[in-house]
Amino acid sequence: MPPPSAAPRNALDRQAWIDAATTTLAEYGVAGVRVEALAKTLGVTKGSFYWHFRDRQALLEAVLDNWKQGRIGDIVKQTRCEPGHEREQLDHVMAVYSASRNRKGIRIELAIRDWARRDPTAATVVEEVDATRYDCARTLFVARGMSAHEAATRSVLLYAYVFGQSLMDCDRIEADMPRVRSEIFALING
Amino acid sequence: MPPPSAAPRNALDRQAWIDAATTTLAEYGVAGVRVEALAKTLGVTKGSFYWHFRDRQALLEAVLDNWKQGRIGDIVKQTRCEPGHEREQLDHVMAVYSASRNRKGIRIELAIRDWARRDPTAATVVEEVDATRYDCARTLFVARGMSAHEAATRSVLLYAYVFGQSLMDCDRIEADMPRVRSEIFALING
DNA sequence: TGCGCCCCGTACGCTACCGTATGGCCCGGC
DNA sequence: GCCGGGCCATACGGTAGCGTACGGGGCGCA
Repeated sequence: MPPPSAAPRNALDRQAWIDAATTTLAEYGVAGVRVEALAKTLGVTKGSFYWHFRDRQALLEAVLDNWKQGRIGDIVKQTRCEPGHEREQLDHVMAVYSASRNRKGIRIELAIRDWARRDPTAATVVEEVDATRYDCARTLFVARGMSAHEAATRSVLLYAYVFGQSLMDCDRIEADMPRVRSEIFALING
Repeated sequence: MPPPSAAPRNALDRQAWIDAATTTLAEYGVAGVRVEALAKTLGVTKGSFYWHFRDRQALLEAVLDNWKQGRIGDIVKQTRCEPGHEREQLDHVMAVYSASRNRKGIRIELAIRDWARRDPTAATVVEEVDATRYDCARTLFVARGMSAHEAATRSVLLYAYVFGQSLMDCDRIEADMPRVRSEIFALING
């Protein structure tokens, strides 16, 4: 039996809609997130959707908020490390965000960033996530003894590289990407 | 008077459709390129469109091909330089592709790359453009005396940075972007 | 057993597209 | 002057998606 009142099963199904919408978003972009199509994949009808959400926009806002919480929570976890291990932690961050693994995460990221180019709300969320990541990276560089300026420079380069690399199919234009990748890591990390 | 026969006015109007579609693509993505909406902005009706193009897909292919020719022509022009000026030419390339100026070009680029994530034809075109750019940059680095490996590494980093930076609103998370930018240029250029 | 509420199905009107059919205007050639 | 073709307008059928109205089944609870 779930806790007294609240919304136990309610909240669960709502999250199911958010998860399905996020998956569709990753694959087809925000324009591909359609109520009736989602209902079909979930095996229900629109009647269900419009009970859990006011309209399509409400779902999109929930997806956005869900993503924001997850990304911010993730980056602070990924950048927390013992003193003296900052450099390998930065390597770890770059590796995690690389397109090789975490394919779905990258696709969600790109879809939301494309969405943010047209939607101010999405743009604000992306900016908040970026700012948090930026702070986390700078902190690590500073902890390694770099100046605030150099830390800022390398942090911007780090994220720009990570996202830009996910925008290109690097393995198609360069055969030995593992080597290139590790050398780029070294360049960024200093 | 236009040359004997050929398609003078015909070709012009066809290009007008392509240009309008490209502008819409930059602003609303490929899903926003709709026949009837384009017709309205051009002050005509669908009747015109379906005379110039077989269907919507044909327009999209034309947009893609038009973009490909332009980008390939542009990069070989931008990377052609006198011996000894390779470094400043690379700086020039990075500056040109930076988001500050060339806003529309960047938006088109991002929209097409987003498109390419779901359309194999678009993906092939993007890959061809990337490969050409990659070659051009490597040639410049090699001309500066770098090894093939280092040239490859720095070329990948260069384009990944340029595109990634256009994905973020850097000026919102870092106040002194001009300084950061020039330091990043220095890091990439070696 | 009946009542009420959570959750969902069904049916409907509306709009925005795509693509087609068909007709008409204008303009150059004979 | 008339005629043919390039170029476009109009009208239509068809589909997909959004949001609403309404109804009904299941389940806890008296």
